[in-house]
Amino acid sequence: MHAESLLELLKSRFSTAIGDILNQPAERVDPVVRPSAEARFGDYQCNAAMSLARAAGCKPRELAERIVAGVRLEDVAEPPEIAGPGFINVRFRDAYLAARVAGIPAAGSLDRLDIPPRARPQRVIVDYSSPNIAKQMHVGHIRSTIIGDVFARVLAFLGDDVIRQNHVGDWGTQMGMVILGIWHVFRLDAEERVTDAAALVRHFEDAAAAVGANAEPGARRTRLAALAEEMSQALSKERSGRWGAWLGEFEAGRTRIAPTLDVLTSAYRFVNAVEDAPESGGIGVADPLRSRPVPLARLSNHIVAEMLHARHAEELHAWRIAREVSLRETQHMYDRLGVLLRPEDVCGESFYHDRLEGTVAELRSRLTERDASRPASAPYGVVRDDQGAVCVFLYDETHQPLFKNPEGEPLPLLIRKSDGAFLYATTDLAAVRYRIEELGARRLIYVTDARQVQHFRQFFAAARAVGWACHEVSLEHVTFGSVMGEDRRPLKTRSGSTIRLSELLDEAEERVAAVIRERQSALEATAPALPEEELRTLARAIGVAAVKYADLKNDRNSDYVFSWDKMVALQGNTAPYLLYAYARLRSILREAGADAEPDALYASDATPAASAGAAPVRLDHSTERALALRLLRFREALAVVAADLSPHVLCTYVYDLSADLTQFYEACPVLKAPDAATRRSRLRLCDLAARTLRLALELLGIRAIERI
RNA sequence: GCGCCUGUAGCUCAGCUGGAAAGAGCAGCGGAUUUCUAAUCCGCCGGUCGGGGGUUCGAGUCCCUCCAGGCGCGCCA
Repeated sequence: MHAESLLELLKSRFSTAIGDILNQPAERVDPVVRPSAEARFGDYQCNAAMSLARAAGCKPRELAERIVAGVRLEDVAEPPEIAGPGFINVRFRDAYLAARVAGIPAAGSLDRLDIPPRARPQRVIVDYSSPNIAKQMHVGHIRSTIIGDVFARVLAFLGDDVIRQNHVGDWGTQMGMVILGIWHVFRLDAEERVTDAAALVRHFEDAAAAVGANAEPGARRTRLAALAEEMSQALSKERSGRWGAWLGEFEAGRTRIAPTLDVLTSAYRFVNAVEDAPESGGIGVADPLRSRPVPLARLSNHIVAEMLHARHAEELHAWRIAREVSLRETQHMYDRLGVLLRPEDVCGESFYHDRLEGTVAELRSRLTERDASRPASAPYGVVRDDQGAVCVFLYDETHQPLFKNPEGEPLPLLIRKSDGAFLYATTDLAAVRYRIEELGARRLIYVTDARQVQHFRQFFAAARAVGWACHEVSLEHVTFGSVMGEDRRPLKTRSGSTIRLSELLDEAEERVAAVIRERQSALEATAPALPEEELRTLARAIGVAAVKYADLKNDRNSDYVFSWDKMVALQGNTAPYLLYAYARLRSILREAGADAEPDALYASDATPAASAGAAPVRLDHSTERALALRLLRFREALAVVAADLSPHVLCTYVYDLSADLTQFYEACPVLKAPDAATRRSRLRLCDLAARTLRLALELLGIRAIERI
């Protein structure tokens, strides 16, 4: 039997009392119960008297007195005190807090800490991470991945039916470039027998430089013309079915050539450089399917078009290879980061490809001018063709455009380009429909950076206008700020390129290892040296935790300054400090041996001593009481995170809990407690604190460490 | 030009949706201590909450306005 949270309990008691006074049903009263700002104002305060005094027709202080007279709290709290203009301060009775803490059962196979699941669970989509898979994951992907994972964990813990969706960019122009890149990889393997991944990367870097902006124009033109000739020949072979054979060989040689994402990325960059070269528009590539040559600058677009129309299986086959290689590497990164995302959560752009045509048709038939001529009671949309593109224009109830361009004209949401291609708005609309109608989602959470806010507002409005998202469906765009370097510019390497996620984690581990070594040498006299192997393991775990925690601890909307020194620091609100607090608890519980086994610790409730009045938990010292109160308030933090989607609230909670713990240790010896009952009580507090800390960290996606 | 985000102690940030005398950490200064893991605890120093106006019994929080920084604004995602 789960008891209601302390906050819920007070809210309900005060609502009843105030409802009686105002002659209103209790459900309609906001009792304005808050945790007290300071300890001298009790544990919680009810601030309703001030705001309701006018309605009650009396002075705030007088209303406060009537509330205090009417509220029933004798069973849980000391008599409430009225202070200032009409604050009602409530302090729980120590015995009540002790009983509540003692009421939390031993950990089951699924440790819920007696926190009840939601009364009304929802099917929730969390759309997060969603990288473009043609490229290595870099720092730009880290926030969505880490923040979104917390939502998936917290909402699932609270009982929601969470469906993770990794909406990867696995379709479109960038994949055309990768396909061309694969073609080059293959060509080098087949014709020049370059099979070493590092050599391939070097080759593509050199080749990209040869056609880059710094190359001599004459040489560049010669080089590009030669490339166009090679590709013309290749396409002619491909169209006669020979490329398929090459791809077969390529696949067979994959273990030999190891087409890592590195290789694909460098090949992609090479293709990009070719298409961007100033001369590429004027140099053509012959494709037997076309009467006229395809400009080199548009070759990947052409390839994508072939892929889209599935006229040739080769492009699709190359696409599959590129996708598979990319996704495998992406999964490695998720595993290393310790996020929940799995291959089965991938549902990317390509998934929606054959729904796009229908999506546009449906929007066109349902958002017609006819609706625009009617009096509107809600925002609505109209699909119109404009400059050859299919556009959704969105208006509010008063027929004013919801979005405007810099010229002040209505800004449409484009769902089909003038060349017939679809856009990401089309995919997003197809996805929102799929998620609501086929996956049955009632809450859709999108975790992306704040720059996309207008796009989300537009396509949310379109989804509402067309009726795919009714008012019972919640569409939430969860934004976050940028990661800044210490120079206040977006985080980059010293040379100005983006930082790969793998490099970031490598460095985090290095920094943590250095901090541990330093600590070791400072303690050399007292602590045995840590074997190198263990140090690496420890550094790996703490390094990832440090990066994730640093990302989560700030309000997600503000840009945050990335600081190695701060995130790996042993003091302050950092992952190392929290992991240490947990390890220290585990150390005490280990020392206690059998006494701290769940059987012994929790069975004591049923012993004759317990029934004779020796309560299993006693809160004699103020730090014990503060710790107990903190433990009982874990649910409040979780509720805020679930409602506001703000992970930093949970971070603040674990930090406060850790701080309570150190103060508790300072004042209250556990193993050397003055008597057996106190020792057992304190061990129980330690066990509950360890379980709370472990669970809270887990919900933040951070694995606790048993010893440091 | 319009829209969104941000502005709180020297630095990095909280501030639970309008409540009491604005809080942490770091840095600085001073103390504690033969440690159940000192990766500790206690104290001190430090604030015109970007400026101004308004609403309110009450504003860091809501409204208006100005200032500073960041981002976005039609066929990229």
